[in-house]
Amino acid sequence: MEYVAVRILDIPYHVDKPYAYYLPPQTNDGDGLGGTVGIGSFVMVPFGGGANRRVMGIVTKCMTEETLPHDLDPKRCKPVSKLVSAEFVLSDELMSLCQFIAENTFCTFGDAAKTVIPAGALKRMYEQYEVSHDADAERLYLEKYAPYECMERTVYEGIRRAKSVRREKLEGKFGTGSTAAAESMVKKGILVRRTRLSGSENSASSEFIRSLLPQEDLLGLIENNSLIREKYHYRRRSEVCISLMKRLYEQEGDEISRTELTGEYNIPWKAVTELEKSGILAVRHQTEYRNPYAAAAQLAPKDDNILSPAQEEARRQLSSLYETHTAKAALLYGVTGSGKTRVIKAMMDEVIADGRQVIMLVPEISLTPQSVSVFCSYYGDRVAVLHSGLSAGERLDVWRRAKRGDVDLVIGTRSAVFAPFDRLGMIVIDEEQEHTYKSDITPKYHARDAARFRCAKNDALLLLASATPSFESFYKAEKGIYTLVRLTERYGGAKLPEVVMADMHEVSVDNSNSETPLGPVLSDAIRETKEKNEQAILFINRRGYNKYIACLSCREPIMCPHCSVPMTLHQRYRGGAAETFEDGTITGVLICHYCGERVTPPMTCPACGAPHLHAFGYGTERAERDVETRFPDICTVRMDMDTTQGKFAHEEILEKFRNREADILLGTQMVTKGHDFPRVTLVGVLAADALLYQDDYRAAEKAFSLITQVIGRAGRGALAGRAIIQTYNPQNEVLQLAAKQDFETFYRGAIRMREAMVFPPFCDMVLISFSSAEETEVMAAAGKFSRRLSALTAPDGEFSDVPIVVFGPFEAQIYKLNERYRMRMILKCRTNRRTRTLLESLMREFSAVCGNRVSIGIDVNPSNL
DNA sequence: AGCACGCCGACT
DNA sequence: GTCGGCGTGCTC
Repeated sequence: MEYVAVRILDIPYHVDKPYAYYLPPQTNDGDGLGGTVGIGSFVMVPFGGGANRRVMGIVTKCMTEETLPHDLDPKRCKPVSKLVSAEFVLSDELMSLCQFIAENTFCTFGDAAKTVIPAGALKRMYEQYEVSHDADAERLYLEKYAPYECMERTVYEGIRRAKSVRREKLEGKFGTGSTAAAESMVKKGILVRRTRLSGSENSASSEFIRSLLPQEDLLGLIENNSLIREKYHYRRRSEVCISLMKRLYEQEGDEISRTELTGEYNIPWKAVTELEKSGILAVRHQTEYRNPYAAAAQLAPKDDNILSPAQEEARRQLSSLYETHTAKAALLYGVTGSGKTRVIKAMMDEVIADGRQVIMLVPEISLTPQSVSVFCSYYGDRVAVLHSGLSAGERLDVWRRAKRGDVDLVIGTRSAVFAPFDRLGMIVIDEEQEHTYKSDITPKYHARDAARFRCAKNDALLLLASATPSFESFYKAEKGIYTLVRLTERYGGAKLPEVVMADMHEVSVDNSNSETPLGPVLSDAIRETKEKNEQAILFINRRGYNKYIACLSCREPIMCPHCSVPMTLHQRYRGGAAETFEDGTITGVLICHYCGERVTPPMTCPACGAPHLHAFGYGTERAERDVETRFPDICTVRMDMDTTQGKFAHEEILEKFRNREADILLGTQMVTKGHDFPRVTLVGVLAADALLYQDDYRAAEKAFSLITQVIGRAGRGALAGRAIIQTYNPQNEVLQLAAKQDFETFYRGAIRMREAMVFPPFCDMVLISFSSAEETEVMAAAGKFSRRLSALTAPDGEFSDVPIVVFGPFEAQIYKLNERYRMRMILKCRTNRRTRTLLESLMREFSAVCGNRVSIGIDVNPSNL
């Protein structure tokens, strides 16, 4: 008999361990597992007490009776039920990566596996009811329910007629209470509940349905008008078809998704195909979305492929590392505009020519379409791009192509680090300091760590690139752990922009008593730029109209009802609100930037009742309006979270700016990264101080990075650029150094502070978070954890050897978020094996003890504290 | 007795 | 996570 060890995908942390199952011997009737089960296979297995309960797991080990754990009686093993997919199997290397992620981020193996495999590779599980053909069960039904008019009878007869009914369809088919009735019959054995795998490899949610008929004709069909029926040769009028048509009528020509239709409205897909055949509606498949890179692939490569001497020297250094064919890491540090991309491309050529494959990570793909398109145009169909706009099916195709070896290069965001290459030769991380490489959902891994792990396993080169590297990476480079490769000049003789500090002290506040977004220096510069027919980028690190609304009497800002944060006033949200402040009235809509709650601004202060509410601060919306009113002839495009909701909104905005339909690109962080617009000669940082004074030990590092990057957007072409930084602290050292793009001086000063205060890279920060809907319970859990931790690390404790500094527990900065109270602890430590063991045992203990009332999480070196 | 609800412990 | 088992407490 063959046995396998299985890790369950959805399982709480404290129960997560390998479970042993046996492989049922192959039978001849073909109804076996559906393929060969091996390490890395996803399987369905019975789990827990429920009679027909099946869960998904992944095989981590193959065993014989002799190699089974000694404390396990082989007779207790249950059989593997089914192989989930013969195609989507994790390689040994990716399996060990899952183990690495699970150990280092304190998640279950299953959580790691679900992240490594593309969502959608695994067929979905669903539950369905069938009638039991057991004679006793049938007799029981006939006695107990059949004679009476009751929900049980309706449900039973319905299920018997349909053979099987999905659990989620029950209420829709038989009305409220039917699930309860079915469950009670399952308990009595009259019905059976089975877990099944959906047949199709997930095409769900990738279809959209749209009416092809004029509204009045659709109405005619719904009302069974015979003339209209004849016009469309439409005969049959089943109930489901009519409800589908009613739904389409309500859409008024707009699309409706398959999930919405079949899920929320309970309309069977059969009805859709029927009406599609009659030409009444059209089905659009998600794969028909235009590919923004398709056009780029048509363009001839604009690069001449000749490197400058400085670039060639950098390439040579990297190449000599690569040629060792052992695991190496390099930090390519080059000022903005120095042509890092060219050096990267030259290295890709070398690795690919060597018969190996390359992964390139970018912070957020929609922000850098043009730099991605450079690679697409050069490598054609040997490159695959992974971005958030892809449907589940398209992601699977990328996975398949990579696995088969049909592509040499995968470019994508964080999760692209899991591309299933077998001959991985290099992983590039562009803008390596970006916080988007750190996952903020479980598993809270850092793509840089995953990349280092994979490079080590594959004897590959890890290439980190940035103009403003993270302190962690630059420190490693200084210590010689990474090889530091410098590019110190702008490519093609372009000059770094001239930077002006505009002191905002000299600017009076406007008559509405709010700070004005545009000072005179920046206003004059905008005017000049427009006159020279050049373009400008304006950066403000806050979206919305005003910052918040507060009462002038009691000073209380209006807070989100669910989260303890002030709400932000938005002026134009999905075309909803008016333009101006009237007498005492604030128009617009208040939005919580954490949970999305929207409320209309009240007339009087909710806290004290005074009618003295006032809007303070400003964000992108207010700045945009300020520019528009001051310069009616200047066209502005705004790019922030609110204007980039649509799938290709980023591209459309950037395209508009590139085509010079707009003079100013104004927005949040999104405008600072990676763009290369030759006509941009002016960059404005509207509120630099807001960047500097954040409650984070990396505030200066982040501010330096953002300001350096946004300044770097100016003067990239033949025209000289300049930048204007509006601040109340023109002498601030961070601003001064960012203005000079002098990363190394900034680093040397700041790293000494880090060392003195003991912050990363001189330690690791571990954030322990507790949350609960009950305030008292979250307090109790955090207190208990804290006491347990100090007992374990006390001189007489089991972990007295682990050096650790504990802060807290204290309330999280946003104490209440989405109706949950949050407490935190911060540990300064070194995440070695010993520390991990300590944290792991605490995590196990508390995830068991806290149960589902309090949830606990560990985040190692979180991207924001 | 019959059952709803909540808590606990087990899951190979 | 999800289930069954068991106790409590309520109602017919």
